[in-house]
Amino acid sequence: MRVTHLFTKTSKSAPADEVSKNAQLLIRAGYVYKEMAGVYAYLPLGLRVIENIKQIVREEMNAINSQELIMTGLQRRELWETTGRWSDDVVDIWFKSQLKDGTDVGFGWSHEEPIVEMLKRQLESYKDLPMSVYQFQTKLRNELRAKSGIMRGREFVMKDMYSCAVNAEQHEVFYQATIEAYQRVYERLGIGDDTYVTFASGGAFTQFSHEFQTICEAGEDIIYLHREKNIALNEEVMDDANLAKLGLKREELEKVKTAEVGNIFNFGTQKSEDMDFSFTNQQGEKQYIHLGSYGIGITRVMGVIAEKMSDERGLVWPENIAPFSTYLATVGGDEAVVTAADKLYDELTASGVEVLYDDRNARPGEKFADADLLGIPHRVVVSAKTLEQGKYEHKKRTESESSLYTPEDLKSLLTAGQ
RNA sequence: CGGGGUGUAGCGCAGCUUGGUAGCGCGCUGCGUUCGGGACGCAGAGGUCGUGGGUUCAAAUCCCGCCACCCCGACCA
Repeated sequence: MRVTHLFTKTSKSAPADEVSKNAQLLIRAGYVYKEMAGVYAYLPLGLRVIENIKQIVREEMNAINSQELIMTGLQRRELWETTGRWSDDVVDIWFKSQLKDGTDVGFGWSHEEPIVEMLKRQLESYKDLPMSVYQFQTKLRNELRAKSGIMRGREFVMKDMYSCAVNAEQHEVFYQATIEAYQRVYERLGIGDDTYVTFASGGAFTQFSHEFQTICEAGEDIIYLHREKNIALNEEVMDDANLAKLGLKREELEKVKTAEVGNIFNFGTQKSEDMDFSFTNQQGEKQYIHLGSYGIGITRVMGVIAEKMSDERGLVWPENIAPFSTYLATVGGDEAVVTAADKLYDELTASGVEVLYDDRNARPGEKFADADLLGIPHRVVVSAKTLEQGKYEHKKRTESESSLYTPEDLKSLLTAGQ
């Protein structure tokens, strides 16, 4: 992609009403556009980040044999009435509307009930189990107050996954596999070291649920962390009884602010019973399905990474999710420089390097400032100075010193991670 | 939903107290000089001052309603 073809522009200042760091940086760099409070559009650069995050999640969910699908945004009232969750007194974040004929419909804030209803038509026998499905969906939630930029919006992208099992034991196998898959996801997203599996309130079926909490100043949760044992408790379940159960001492725990980047629930058979979701077992008897639900907030993860991985110059994307791996900039407008940079752009692109090529007739300072603000991991400069030596300059976003490389060495450097 | 705050050019702001021709910086357009960390000169374009009403000879400015946005709190299965 050439910068002259990219329609978004960078800005030196952020809108005054954006206070959160993630929104300020993402808006200044042209990744997102704010439509209204808590509702953000993802522009070309932002979309590339979203897609990169989704792809990592997709690969890991596929690896544990979950199957991707996509449900609908409009949902039926009757489905939610079977579990008592159509009521605004029970779920206070519904967006609701009506069809022309007066039929009530809801806009999906979750897809648990519709997924179960759909699966009822597909799963009949113990031979069909275990199984799991997932999707990336835009969730609509009528939050009383949006805040923290893209970390808590009224419209956001979530990966939600559901598992079905014949019994608790079978459920547990998938549940554990998911915990490990999630850990690989956060590792690959570059926040593995700061993300902790956290015991949280579990609901009716289990003592605890598990949340994935990432240390982040802009987060909304407080957890108590035991780094050596790699155990954490959400503040909401922090009491002496639970500490004893987990074999922890209060004084060994560190209190940290975190953002919830994922959660997993065991539903037991409650929802299956409510919705009559059953299978026939080996004895020919009807049995209720054990359900699990597993979420990762895709856009929230992007916000958390923007918050954590940034400095005074701008964003600092991990290579795995950066919209482009390399920012190629010309310095000076000599024909030789432009010719060489064009050629390098073509060659790198041909060998699979995702290059954002700053071909503008702009001063160097502006190009460097943009490369930093956008947070592209590698920066390559072509100038008369570098060409004299038959080399190109390379610098990582995280480093302050640049080095010169021959075209061959540069190419192998930039293709190394592929 | 309770409390607080803010709406003036694409963005950041001044002007409002004390009513009297709407300003500055960035960005944008043209020309020229520049060119390794957001250059400079000259010439331009761009705003029914969030919105509706009221007071007044006259409202960005005073009064009332509404809308939007931000922050704190509550909420977040």
